[in-house]
Amino acid sequence: MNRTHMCGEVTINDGVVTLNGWVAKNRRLGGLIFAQLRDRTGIIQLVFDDQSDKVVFELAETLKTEYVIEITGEVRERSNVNAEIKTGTIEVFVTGLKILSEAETTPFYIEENVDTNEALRLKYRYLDLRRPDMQEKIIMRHKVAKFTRDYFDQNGFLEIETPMLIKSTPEGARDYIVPSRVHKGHFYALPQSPQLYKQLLMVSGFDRYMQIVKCFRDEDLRADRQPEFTQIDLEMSFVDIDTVMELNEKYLKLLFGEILGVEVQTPFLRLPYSEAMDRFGSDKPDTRFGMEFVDLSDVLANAEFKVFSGAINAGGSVRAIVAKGFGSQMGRKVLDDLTEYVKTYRAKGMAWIVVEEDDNLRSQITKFLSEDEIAGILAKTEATAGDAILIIADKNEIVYDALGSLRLEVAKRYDLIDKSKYNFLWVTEFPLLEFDEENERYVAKHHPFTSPMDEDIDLLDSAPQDARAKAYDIVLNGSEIGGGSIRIFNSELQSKMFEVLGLSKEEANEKFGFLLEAFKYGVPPHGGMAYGLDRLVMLMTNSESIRDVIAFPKVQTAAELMTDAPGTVDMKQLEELGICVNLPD
RNA sequence: GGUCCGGUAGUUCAGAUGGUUAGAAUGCCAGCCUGUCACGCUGGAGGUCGAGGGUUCGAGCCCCUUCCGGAUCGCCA
Repeated sequence: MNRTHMCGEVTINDGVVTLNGWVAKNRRLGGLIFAQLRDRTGIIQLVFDDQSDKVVFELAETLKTEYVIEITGEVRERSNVNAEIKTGTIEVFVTGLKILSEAETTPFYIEENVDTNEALRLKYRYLDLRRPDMQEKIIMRHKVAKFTRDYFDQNGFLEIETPMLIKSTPEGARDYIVPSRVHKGHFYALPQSPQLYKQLLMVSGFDRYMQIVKCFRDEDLRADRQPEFTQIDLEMSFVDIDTVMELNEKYLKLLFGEILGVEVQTPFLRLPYSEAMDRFGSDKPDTRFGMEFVDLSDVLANAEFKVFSGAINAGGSVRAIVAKGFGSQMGRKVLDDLTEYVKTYRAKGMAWIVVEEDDNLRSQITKFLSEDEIAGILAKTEATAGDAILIIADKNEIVYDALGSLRLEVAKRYDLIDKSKYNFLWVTEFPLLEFDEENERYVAKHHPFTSPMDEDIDLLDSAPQDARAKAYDIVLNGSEIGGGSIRIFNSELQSKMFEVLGLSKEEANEKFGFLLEAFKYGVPPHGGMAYGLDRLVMLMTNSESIRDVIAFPKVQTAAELMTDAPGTVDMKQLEELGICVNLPD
């Protein structure tokens, strides 16, 4: 017999059906057995009755959970409905049973939302993936990928594969490197992104490219970061920023509508980088709640209190957020905790002023401030009875980082985030360059092929740090889900960019000669972007960890617990590669 | 590289101040049970307390080392 239906799709009108699946439950009531059969579409109840067929019943008595079976039987109405499952109004009265595979007791329950130690889940990932909630996530990931391919196909994009074994270009993240057997002592790198290849595809005239592609970065992992991850990679010719944004806004609107049934409003807010930093201290602000920054620098520039005036005079600032109405909940313990919290972001401390219900001020710093300064702070922050003002003074970079993180922490503690919201926004006008203190040179904030804004090109000579880029990130609920830029398509400007980055002509040629060469033969203006597919699906499935939307993820040490990768290799393999391993003690 | 949290039956956890034979729930095994659906009832088995060392009359608990997992800072063009 061949399977006629999937378990979750059987209906009362189906008559006699043949099903395959895993035994999820087996309840014996004397001469009657109720079992549940599970496949990826759902669960259906099976009934075995010893009055009906003794042979089938005796075989059913031997069933244990996770046995793989085939059954044939008649669908019928149930006398008692189970509202928990979608086939809860029907059951299959089994007349034929075949045990296809037995199963030992599993190391953990194959059930939804089981709170099992993650290391164990990952060791037996194939069982973890048998759980319905994990299957739902993996299935949604498939739907997102399918929708994405269809959408971009319909908009004239071609999916083109780019190589996995490429030349290492040690800009940005650390490369995974792969030794070459044929060229001993030479190495490929796994791509951090197909950046240069997709630009070259534009030179070739493919016009619109997309690829759902694995990328690799040998950096430390996080809850939302894996060393091996998947990008939705896009590139388009003859476009400006607006075209890229509009096409992607439409994509996200349709995607979220189709997959989640969420109505997304377009166009999205466009927030220049400088404004994002000024208001939220972040280039990926979560706008589902307020608590925006208040700059107190002009009020406190001349304060006797050196912590404030010192920071301001050194070119930094004093900024605050106001926890509206939470003053009474912020006792010394909470404030000390929050102070410890901001210290992890290199802030030296946190000042606070709580406006009590009777308008008295509770604070560790007001005694160092003049009445005018205190009045100024209250006026600027618009704090009233019951509010708490939290203040950080430091270099701007640290103020943004610490206060921005504090804003999120306070929102989390007091549950200020509306989880039903999907706030998309673009962050635009990123700085083109960042100064790398360690190597005392400018590095590209995005990558070295990002075009400066037209009006800022002259700044490359006079004030490179002020030049803004035609770069943009797409942010959802405080997470960066993608980013991109309009690229440089003029080899003179590209050479200029390399120069600013401190790359000599020779170095530039050695590393990117093929690109500069290609640009000599007719290059269209082009730009694009890339989404982190894993992170996107993580947000769409409400997952706490990126590992939950990757079938076989790696743990914090970049190991894979099921196969125990990475492992050692034979001496013979190393010899063939001309590699000698020198382990540290 | 740093900081913090965790590791006790198959699983999820409890185990104040160090003190007899380390418990619970669930799962598992056996028996009973004809409308269960977290089925129920009776009985049973199940432990290198992550590992190694130390302190102590005595360590799951204290100390040191180490392994594993997680969160996070740095890092992630």
